Amino acid sequence: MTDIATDTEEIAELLVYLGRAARGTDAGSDLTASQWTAMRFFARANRLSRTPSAFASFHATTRGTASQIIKSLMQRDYLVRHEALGDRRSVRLDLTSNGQTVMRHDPLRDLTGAIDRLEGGLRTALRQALPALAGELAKIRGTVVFGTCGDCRHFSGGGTTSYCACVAAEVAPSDLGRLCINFAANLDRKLVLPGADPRKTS
Amino acid sequence: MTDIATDTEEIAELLVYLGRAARGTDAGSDLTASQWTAMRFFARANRLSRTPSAFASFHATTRGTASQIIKSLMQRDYLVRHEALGDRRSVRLDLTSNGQTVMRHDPLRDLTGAIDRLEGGLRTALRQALPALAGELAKIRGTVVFGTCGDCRHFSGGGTTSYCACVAAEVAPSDLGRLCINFAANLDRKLVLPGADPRKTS
DNA sequence: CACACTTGATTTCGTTTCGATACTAATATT
DNA sequence: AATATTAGTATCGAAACGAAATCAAGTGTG
Repeated sequence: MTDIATDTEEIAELLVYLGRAARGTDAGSDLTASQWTAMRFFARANRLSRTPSAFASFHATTRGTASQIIKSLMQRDYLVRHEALGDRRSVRLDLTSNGQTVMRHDPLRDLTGAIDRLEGGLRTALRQALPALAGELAKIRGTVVFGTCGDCRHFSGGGTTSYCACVAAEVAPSDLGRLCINFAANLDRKLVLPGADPRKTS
Repeated sequence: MTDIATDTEEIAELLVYLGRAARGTDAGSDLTASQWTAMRFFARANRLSRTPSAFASFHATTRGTASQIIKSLMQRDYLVRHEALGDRRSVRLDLTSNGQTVMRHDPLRDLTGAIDRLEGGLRTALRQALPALAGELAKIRGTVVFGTCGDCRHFSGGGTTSYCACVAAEVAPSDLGRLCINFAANLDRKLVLPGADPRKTS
């Protein structure tokens, strides 16, 4: 009875297929797949994580390659480089207004549209299953995993306060839902999903 | 108010991230990511679909690039080329015994392992949601979607017979669970999953 | 039948990505 | 102060990519 194994393989291959098909360049858009991935990352990462190294981890590539991709995006005036605050080696990348404009044609919107059209329960299941898979994979591979404050162990946020124990400071509201390189999965809370009933988990 | 949109984006980006992280080369394996994808495709596609063009569709690239990847795998003696039966232009690729051996080190196994460790309901949901997303995306992009006989409209299989209306012939047992380029989603049946309600199709 | 059109596969070109390596500069560690 | 580590960049060769051209074989239309 190899049914489960085959089923699992099918899921895995669909994940790879979807990821590739959706990230893609297609449709004569002026950016490559990797460049789109970079733009998405710098649009969604918080202030501390918008660095070349963090993007290299996220994109599962080397810092050298990450540097090249970033350079090409700076030449197009989609990203600007700022010096980071504490560390004079470090660098922070922000989207320019041109960059924000081009994000409106992100080919990933095809996929987000399809996800929105999914039956609600399935979307909730995805919201649960995919971070779990990402965490497992990162554990096996020994790589970093990214996540947002809401799922993070360092974060304690009530109604009005938003405190991050990792940087020992308040989290700016604009950084709240953003990707963080210091993310650490909160195992206790991982079944609580936004939109679901806050008391009962399941 | 933008919760759903942000949630959706998170799902979409996780899909891209997972696909990229899992397909990957890493760990000094002797094949590149694209080469692994090709090997997986030719290992899982049925007899009619193991062609360069079909792989190009599956990999969302051009036939030219597909040809190059295939050539490199033939040079390594992982694939062999056979002439197809009906069409003398066409070509069929099969895994060599070397190719079958190397598949045992497929880096995708990290992901399949993680999927197996998922809670059962989540895995079932993935098995439902991902084909739906692939179909939606293919519809939007105007591309082909791949699937297996069990989900295909052309297929009518009872206990002992397995008939494909597309090629107007019996389906060989060895081709039953394999990827097919002539796949057409069976919309009526798409919610019936193995392990779920065994109403009509078993 | 002749002709245009399509399809399957391959090759070539220039660009981009990639992993690996080497390098500078700033920070940590000892 | 000496050493190690980290952030970022540059460079190299190999691979992948999209685009275009080519060739052979099949399909259509008149």
